[in-house]
Amino acid sequence: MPELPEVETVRRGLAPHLDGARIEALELNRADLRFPFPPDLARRVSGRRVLTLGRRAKYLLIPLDSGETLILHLGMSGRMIVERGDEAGTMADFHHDVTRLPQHDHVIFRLEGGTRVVFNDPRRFGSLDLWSSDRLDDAPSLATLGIEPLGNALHPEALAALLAGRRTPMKAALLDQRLIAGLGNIYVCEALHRARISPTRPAGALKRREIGALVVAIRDVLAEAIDAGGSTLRDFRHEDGSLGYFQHAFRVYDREGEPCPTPGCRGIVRRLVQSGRSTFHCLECQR
DNA sequence: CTCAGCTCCTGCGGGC
DNA sequence: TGCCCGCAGGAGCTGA
Repeated sequence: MPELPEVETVRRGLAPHLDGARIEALELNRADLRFPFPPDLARRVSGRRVLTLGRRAKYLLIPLDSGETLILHLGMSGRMIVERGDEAGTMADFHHDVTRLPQHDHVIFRLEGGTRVVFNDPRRFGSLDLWSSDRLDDAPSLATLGIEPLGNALHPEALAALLAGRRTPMKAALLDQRLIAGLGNIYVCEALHRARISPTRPAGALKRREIGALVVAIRDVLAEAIDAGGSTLRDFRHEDGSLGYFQHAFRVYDREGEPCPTPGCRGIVRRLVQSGRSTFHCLECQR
């Protein structure tokens, strides 16, 4: 479920609680999520202190003072919930979070001071791995990732090289984490709409100026989503201590049948299925 | 190498 | 109201 902006929002929300904190115990309520947990995971994490939270694409990175880093993926339905203990040792109120079922609390970080950070994931498409911090790029989940869409690595020349010669539709190319790492179904739809590029266009057929527009669109849509996430984060923390999703004004995603929001465009947002997944786009202004 | 299709799992909303 | 079906924001694997 979460794409790069949501993971970044989770990172920012967790950092005040986890940066520098000592993990008294890592509690595992099962032996696996999408993959088996690494050997002796609880023992290798318990008692360690967290350095500074990081992120790579859709992965949350939790470096420890042991020289190893936790690599956490939220999958489709994963969430991180902060439960702060008060002076009396009770948990913070989180009953507003009606859909959270305790049987999906798979991993619990028990921190010094009584705070608990809970990794809840109903569909269990998430993952948790532990890898040597100085060889993090070799971790199986990170080794094949492409460039970060925020920052300097994404520029028109780089994207042109990635797309050159590919006949796959643009929708699939942007979803491919080996090219650009961090986009998911929503932001691919949104970025292509902003850049006015059809999701069915063969990737290698894009013109230079279209690639330039796409770079801008990707950066803008991700940055705006992160900003929106940051603004809702404060509410989340004060309300119920949970972190995770936020409302974002999508222009085309899940808006089938609505008027195209592009200024001056008379089109209607359409839905099509590409490699089994919904694409939302406008036939009029996306070419 | 590239690419399409299948698969893991649970929850929820729409339609009847 | 209740039941069934389809669909969901990810991504690794298989096989052509």
